[in-house]
Amino acid sequence: MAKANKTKSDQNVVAVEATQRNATLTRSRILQAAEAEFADHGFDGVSVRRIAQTADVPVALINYHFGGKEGLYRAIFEMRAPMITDQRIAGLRFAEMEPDPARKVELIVKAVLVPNLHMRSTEKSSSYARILAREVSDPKSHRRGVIQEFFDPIAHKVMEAMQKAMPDRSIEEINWGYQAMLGVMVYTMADTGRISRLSGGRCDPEDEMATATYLVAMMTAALLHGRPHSAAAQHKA
Amino acid sequence: MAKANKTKSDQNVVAVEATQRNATLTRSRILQAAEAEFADHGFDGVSVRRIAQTADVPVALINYHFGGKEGLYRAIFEMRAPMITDQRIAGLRFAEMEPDPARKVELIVKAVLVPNLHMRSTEKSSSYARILAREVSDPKSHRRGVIQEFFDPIAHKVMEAMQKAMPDRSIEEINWGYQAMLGVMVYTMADTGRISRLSGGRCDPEDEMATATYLVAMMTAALLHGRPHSAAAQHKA
DNA sequence: AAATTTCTTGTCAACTTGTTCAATTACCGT
DNA sequence: ACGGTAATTGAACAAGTTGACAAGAAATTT
Repeated sequence: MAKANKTKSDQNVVAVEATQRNATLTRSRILQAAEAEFADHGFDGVSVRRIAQTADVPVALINYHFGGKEGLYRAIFEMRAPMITDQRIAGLRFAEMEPDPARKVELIVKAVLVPNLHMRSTEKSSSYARILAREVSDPKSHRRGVIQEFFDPIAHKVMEAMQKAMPDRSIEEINWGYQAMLGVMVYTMADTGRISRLSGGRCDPEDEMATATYLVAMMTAALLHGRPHSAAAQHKA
Repeated sequence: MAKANKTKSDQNVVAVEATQRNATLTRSRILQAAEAEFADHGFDGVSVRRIAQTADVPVALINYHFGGKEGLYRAIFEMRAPMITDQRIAGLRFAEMEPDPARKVELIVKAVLVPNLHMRSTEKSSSYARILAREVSDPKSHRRGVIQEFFDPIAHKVMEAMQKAMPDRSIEEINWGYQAMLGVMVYTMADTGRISRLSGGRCDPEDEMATATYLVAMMTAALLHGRPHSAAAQHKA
């Protein structure tokens, strides 16, 4: 009877939850399928129909939930971007507390690289890493603004931290340093076998720990000791 | 009469040359249009029709000359790849003659980066730089093999030179070092405005000299001083 | 001059593309 | 329980895609 009494309110509640769960469940199933397909074939390389087929839903649902192909594309970023942004901010906070300048730079480099490298090696979100790499190196007019909207803020935060850790660096040096970090990271994330092929299997981006070790070491050295000759001379004076 | 006498042979010759010139002229006009379109929109983002329209030729000509969309795509690489490969080889030869190890490494870095950066800033071939950057970070199944076929050999040559210049480095260090160089280069080549935007206009990839200066300095430092801690310790021992 | 090869062109049918529509179902609050 | 809202569905749409063809033009060979 208690059950019966609860019927009115509780049944409604669970019903709401059930529907919403169903709605958001199909929604997330579409997102998951889209993420994988976009990562493998690029924005123009995959059709909405194919995504629908992979997600096992009718085509029309995609337009209903996301308002078109591009809306779906953006939704992926809206879902995933906070994940890595938050990790970077946490890493920067950690670096801020380090007194030794050299170690501080190394921690900043880690704050930038590690979250993404980790994401790549994680099974579930590896496709997002590739989709991100693609987008960075392929800013088509239509979706221009995705990177800017979601990742420019954190980029400025990182460069601010770099400037603080190395006060004698020029704005140009800081910026090129950041670009270098990002380039190495993106290239590694986007890799689909060449690194392993060229190295005869000795280097594997999936090996998160080893990859991070080598890349962090190199980029830290690049930032600490990679000054153009004129700037170095200026520094000596 | 001399003219008339020559008619049979010479007229034929010039006629052949004229036709061939016309043929290769339209052929190169198609290639040029395709290069630009592919660079701007990616392989899947552009239709043969659009390329034909840009080149101002009938669609069927593309199929006739290149045997399809993918053939056209590959033809671009077949035309351009030797250009940069030769430059790199020349750079490596130059580095080989440098006795000072540190300077030798710097010359190797230059041999890798400068040809591509120069190509990017050149008006006519800037689109090829972007198309190349795209292909590196987007090895789709269909055209898989383009990078491997055209650029793996020179990659091995570069790493061989690196190994010679820094004999105490492990294979892993050499490989990751090369990947880092390439990543920075590709990312810079593929850029369509973010670097300039983030730096408030202070950094511009089109400024070949400045870009090369900063990137070469950083990557040289990365190779020379960017050893993982364990390797560095091993080195000290 | 006729035959042949090379090059060029307009057009075609089969097929995808992203999106929209009207109808159907499931679920909510009252 | 019943109207109303949200979610889902299959079908249809218009626009655009591809590769191929046969026929024409130009040039070379016989």
